[in-house]
Amino acid sequence: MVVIVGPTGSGKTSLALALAEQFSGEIVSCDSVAVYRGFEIGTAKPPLAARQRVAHHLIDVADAGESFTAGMYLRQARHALAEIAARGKLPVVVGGTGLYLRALLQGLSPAPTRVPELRERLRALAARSPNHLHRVLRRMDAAAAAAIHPNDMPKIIRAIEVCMTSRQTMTSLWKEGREPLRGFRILRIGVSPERAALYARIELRAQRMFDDGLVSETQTLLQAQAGAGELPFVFNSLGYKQAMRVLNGEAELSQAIAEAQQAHRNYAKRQMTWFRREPDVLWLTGFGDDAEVQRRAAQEVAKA
RNA sequence: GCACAGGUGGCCGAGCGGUUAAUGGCAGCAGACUGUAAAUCUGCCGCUCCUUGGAGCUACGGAGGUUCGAAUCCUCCCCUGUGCA
Repeated sequence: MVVIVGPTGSGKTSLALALAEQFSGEIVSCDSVAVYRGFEIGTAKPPLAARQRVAHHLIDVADAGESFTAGMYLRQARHALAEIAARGKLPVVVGGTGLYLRALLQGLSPAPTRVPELRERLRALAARSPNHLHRVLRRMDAAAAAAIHPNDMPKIIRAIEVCMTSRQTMTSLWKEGREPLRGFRILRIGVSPERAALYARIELRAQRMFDDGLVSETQTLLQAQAGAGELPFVFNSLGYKQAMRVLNGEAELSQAIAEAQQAHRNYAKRQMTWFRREPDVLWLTGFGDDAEVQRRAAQEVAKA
């Protein structure tokens, strides 16, 4: 199988498509927002035509109302990989979401999924006394507390949640190890455009999302959620968050666009940090739609 | 032209005689991250040099001045915004 990583806007999608077509492959998306139906423009999902030419997996597999998790991704993606392999096709995993990719390749420890009500209570506590939770965690699982910064509330809450619901420490659960993906030879290709060019491309792309109707897409998605209680977290995603500000009258369109551009750039930066430490990645300089990058990638796939 | 309000490090913005290379925030760079991860968090962030710790240089529109000491006070000048003409 082939795994393509890289920051947003680096052209991963078009490289994946090119490889899949050339080598009779199927694409497994690794994107924590593209799993949701209806989130089209802001996620830059591959166009329908492309999805008809080449089979895509892990896109449109959840509704906004049901929150997707890394564990669900792991199971569903592995299932998809097995099926693709059984068909004798080449799996092409295209990843933007580092955590999901790591979960897929290395597995997750056997920890429980999240418990929203518990989190709600913990968050309320945290709001009252910010340092309290970290101290609580230190008592429950000193090793985990040492590894998590006192300001990193989501991770502290998760660690406490794991301890409380599994009746074991997160540290001991981790020691049980994870189950890495087996049965595939993995070729990792990293798409790495020059920084300034990437940022320029990201800004154009974010602008275009708004030109293409991101705000109205968001409005439609929001309407589908009307009366369903708390807004699903996906709406905090890049672009959708800013589009909502326009809908709520909190920001001018131009301001929202600028904010979205900024957020995308920041995100790309974080992705690069994440993927840089991914082992055994063959990094190709340039965009995924560059002919040269595609040629070199194809060459590697052919070799493998 | 007069009257106010201002001009601070890439940007926004605090400071309003010494403890100030100058609080914050943003951007930038580097990093962490096992079920919200497009989330969250950390470090660095004027320049140069040496080993931690320091040393030197440059800096708060410009030019002068007051003071042991000024981003902070005074004078003149330049620029910006607002109001009145």
